[in-house]
Amino acid sequence: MPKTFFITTAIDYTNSAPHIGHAYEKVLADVIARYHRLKDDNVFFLTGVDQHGQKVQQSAAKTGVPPSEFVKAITQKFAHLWKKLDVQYDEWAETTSDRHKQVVQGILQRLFDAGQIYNDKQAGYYSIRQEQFLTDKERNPDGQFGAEWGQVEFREEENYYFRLSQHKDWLLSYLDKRKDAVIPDFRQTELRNAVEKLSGDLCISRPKSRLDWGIELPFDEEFVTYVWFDALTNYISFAGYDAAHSTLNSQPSVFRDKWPALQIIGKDILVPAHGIYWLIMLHAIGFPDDQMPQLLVHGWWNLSGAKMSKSAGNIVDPSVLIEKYGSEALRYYLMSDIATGQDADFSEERLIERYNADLANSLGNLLNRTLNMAHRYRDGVVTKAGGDSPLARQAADLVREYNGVFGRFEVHAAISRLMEFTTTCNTYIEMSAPWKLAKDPERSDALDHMLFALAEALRVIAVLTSVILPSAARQICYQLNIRDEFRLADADWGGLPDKHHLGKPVPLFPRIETTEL
RNA sequence: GCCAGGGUAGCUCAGUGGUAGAGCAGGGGACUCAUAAGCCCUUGGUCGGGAGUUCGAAUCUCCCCCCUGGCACCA
Repeated sequence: MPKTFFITTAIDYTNSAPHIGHAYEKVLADVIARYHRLKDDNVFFLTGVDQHGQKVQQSAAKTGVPPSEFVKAITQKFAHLWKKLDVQYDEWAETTSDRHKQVVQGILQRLFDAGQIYNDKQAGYYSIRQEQFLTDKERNPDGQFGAEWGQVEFREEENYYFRLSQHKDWLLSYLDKRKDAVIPDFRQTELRNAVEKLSGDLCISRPKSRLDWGIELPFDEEFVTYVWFDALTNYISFAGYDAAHSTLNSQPSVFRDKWPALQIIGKDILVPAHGIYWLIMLHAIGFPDDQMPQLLVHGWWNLSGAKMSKSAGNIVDPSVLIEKYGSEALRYYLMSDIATGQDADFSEERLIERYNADLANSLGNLLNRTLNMAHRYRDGVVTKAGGDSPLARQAADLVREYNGVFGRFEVHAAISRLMEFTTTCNTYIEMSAPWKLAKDPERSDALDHMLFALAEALRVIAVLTSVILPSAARQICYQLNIRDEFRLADADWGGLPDKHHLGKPVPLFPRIETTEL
């Protein structure tokens, strides 16, 4: 049985509504997942939501509903957005589900039995108003805690800790051994530097008196587990991992067939969450080095250079953009205007610019003018004539380069290759001047030859575009009057049958008119 | 303060030793199948600043400035 391509995204926190950064990550994962489906791989794409924790508990309390209801509403917003964006996942992770809870508790119990989790007391300053311990970061320059914290008292609290530092040397050696543990490579350097400075263990619990919206520790009912073992475990709990088996080999085949995963995360949660805590957790529960997940770290969309944040009031709501421009326009912009791993500036004007230039004027118009000419000159029937088309070679190059850049997750580069090919086709039309050929009966073959090649080129474009713009690709197929099932093998030149009858042209990407923004 | 990324044409970016590039925007042209789209040509940059290595530096070295992220310090 062939290995499954397993891809995950970070699970989103159900404390507030999704923004453009959430959408970017999921679309990126979706595009990579679709590329693997195109290659006929088995694909298991896991995404979901993180529903526990203090902020959820607080937000729920503020709106006067139980946490379970509060998260249900926000969860729906996320799920609804993914549907609108055509994000096609295979499994949906919700951390309040029973199967997840079982795995989390099973892992905690095993680590506790193995002495990897221990109980300890810690003392510090505690803000009663904010319900949290304060660190030195919260102090004012004069060393005092500001008035925003209300009454601050010295408190002692018992908690459970995971022996993180015990695995530091292992993590260093793992990172030295595996050069592509993290992509891009400069992120791996960043992680390596951070690990070297690692000291101390990881607090993994909260007493229920402070936080009860979480998963109870199996060995102490006075506590729930805090963040890490809850959220990070989703990557295996929803893939069929069984906590009762301590070695990977004894795991059920549903899990073994999938793992390890390619995990897509934002640069903000590489250090320490995924790069340190998660890798060490996996190591501690018995995952061998060659079964560690690969971390693909993406950058952020900034707004005029500034970080997007709720407090700055500059959140971009993806739902609004979808309503204004459509899902495909947003997908295209998010995939084309940022280099994987880098940051980019988000701009609605730029979205419109790229949509009009690439999709409407270049690709959409190529389809439209090709079909129009085929109907005008040949009643919609394209006929094989003459020898090889110059486009055939170009298309083969395109497919090769497309596969190359996708192997490196450079979706933006794949798009720019596609656009280059589209321009090649448009140039080819200008050079061949079919409107002149049509007036000369002696050059009838030349006209057939080029119309057929253009239709074939569009068929190839549809196949390759399908991972980025699934709906548009289907519409191209519909207009070409061919099957809208996509496989990479179909991107080879020569799939269009002789005497094929093309469908009617309908503008695929109507231009976005920019009277005023 | 430490680590990392970035500072290249109006905008978004590519380019890691050999005469400054792409897309978009701007300007001009020929055409007309097409979503007033497409195609061709073209304006435009002291490559953040300074010093150095070199026959030659956007590219290597050093210093400095600015932006971004992480970590630390600041009690």
